[in-house]
Amino acid sequence: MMTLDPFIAKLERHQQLTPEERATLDQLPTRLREFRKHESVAVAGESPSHSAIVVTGMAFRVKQLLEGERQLVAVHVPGDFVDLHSFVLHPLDHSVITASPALVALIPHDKLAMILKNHPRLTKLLMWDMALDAAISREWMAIMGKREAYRQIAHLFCELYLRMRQAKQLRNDGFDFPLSQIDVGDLCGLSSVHVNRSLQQLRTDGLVILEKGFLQIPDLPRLIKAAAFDPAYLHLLADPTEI
Amino acid sequence: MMTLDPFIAKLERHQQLTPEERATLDQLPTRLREFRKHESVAVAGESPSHSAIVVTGMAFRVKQLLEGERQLVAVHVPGDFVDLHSFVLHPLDHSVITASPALVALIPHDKLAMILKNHPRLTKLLMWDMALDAAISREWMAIMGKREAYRQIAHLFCELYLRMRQAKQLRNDGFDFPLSQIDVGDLCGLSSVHVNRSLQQLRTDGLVILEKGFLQIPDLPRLIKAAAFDPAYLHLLADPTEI
DNA sequence: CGGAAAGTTGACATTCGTCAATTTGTGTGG
DNA sequence: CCACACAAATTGACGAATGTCAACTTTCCG
Repeated sequence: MMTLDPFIAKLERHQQLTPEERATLDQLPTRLREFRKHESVAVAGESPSHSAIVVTGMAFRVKQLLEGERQLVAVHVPGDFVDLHSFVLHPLDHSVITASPALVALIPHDKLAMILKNHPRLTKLLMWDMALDAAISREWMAIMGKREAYRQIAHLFCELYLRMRQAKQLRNDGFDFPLSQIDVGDLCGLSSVHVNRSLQQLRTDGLVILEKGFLQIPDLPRLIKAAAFDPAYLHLLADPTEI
Repeated sequence: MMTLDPFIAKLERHQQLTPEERATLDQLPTRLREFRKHESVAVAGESPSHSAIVVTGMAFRVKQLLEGERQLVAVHVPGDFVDLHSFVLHPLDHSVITASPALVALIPHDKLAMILKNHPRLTKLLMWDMALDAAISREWMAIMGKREAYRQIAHLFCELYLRMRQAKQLRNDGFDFPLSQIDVGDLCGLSSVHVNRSLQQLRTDGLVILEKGFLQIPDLPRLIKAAAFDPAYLHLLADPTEI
């Protein structure tokens, strides 16, 4: 089964797996499901009995505030465990929506319980994945609090570029970017009008090329510098500026 | 040993422990350490071999951005596992600093590894604690993105009040509040001047009484309403408005 | 081809940050 | 107990960042 490969590869970059551990993951009985753009993978308030891993496409997590405002609290790329926390935390505090057509693997929670019971090293890897997810949230919090729109958006592009590269989703110097300017605004806590203007500035400065849902970064080191982006929190292994 | 009691009580509110599980936690060999105000419990960039649980006092987590800005990404009250993630994610992406004089229990990572190996149910509780921490981060992200200063600060007070109550740290209708207005600003992504003005408005509106490091909330339901605060994300059991 | 969604633009209002000065509070040494 | 130093809180004036509203244009998709 190939579907969990991007996820397993991500774990394996962090820690070598034994053949038996690898087999355990490979044989996780998963249901593979296809979603159209903007379909719900999980719904806030519910307590699903499975967690989802993105196989292809993108997804985000949406928090709905009391007065109806929509805030995106995460974006996910292939290989990401979108809602591992739903295994332990009920009910869900947010929904998961596809950002593009997507293929998603659903892992039954009782299989995760089996891992907890029998595979302490895999369990630790699951905790690592949760911790990494939380580290990304913290970085976003810091960026939202301290940086103006221009650099905040630049930061988002840097992060997504590196995560998509790790997920082997790059073509040329770019990747499919299904988010609308409204989405980017909801991610960064900005209005779509302001996103539009900041984006134009990023284009004018030659830092990004974004057209027809495809994002290119002609000079990553320059964008990283403009964003004051520090990739440490992503816990990637290689030098982030190298191709 | 009494020191882990607030933490164990927090877990037990979520799931009943067997006597044996309780004993395992009770007997965790922990080093208890006293910190003065604004001392470092853990330092960004390092890979500590233990994780910290707050026993008394408050602590926060501080993220330092590339250009020197300081953003607080969490506040912790007694019973909180401040850096459980340092067990799996190295190096630390942020520091932990006491917000007041504090007593902190340090749990060696190899004891956590022992739990992962032998106690799947306790392991799941640790994951629950991590997931709750992440849920709080997400709520903050949403509030930072969508709410103006006044309600953002009101939201912070609601959250802290409920968490302090759960930690049995209330006296009268309030609790010790060691954060300066600068701290609140660094927490919410605001300048201290603006915090000052918003705070004055909250006082004028009769929603909070904050003096000499003690915070009182005379009418919690009214503050909750003003903040548009939805306590679901804290996963408390009781009705949040009841005393 | 038509309609809806996304992107773009301009004008204007609001929130919030910065700077600088002042006041208040707090802890320490004498 | 007082004097001083230093941190925190407060205030006013001003400017920068961002939101809102409303129109218009372009793109996308059936």
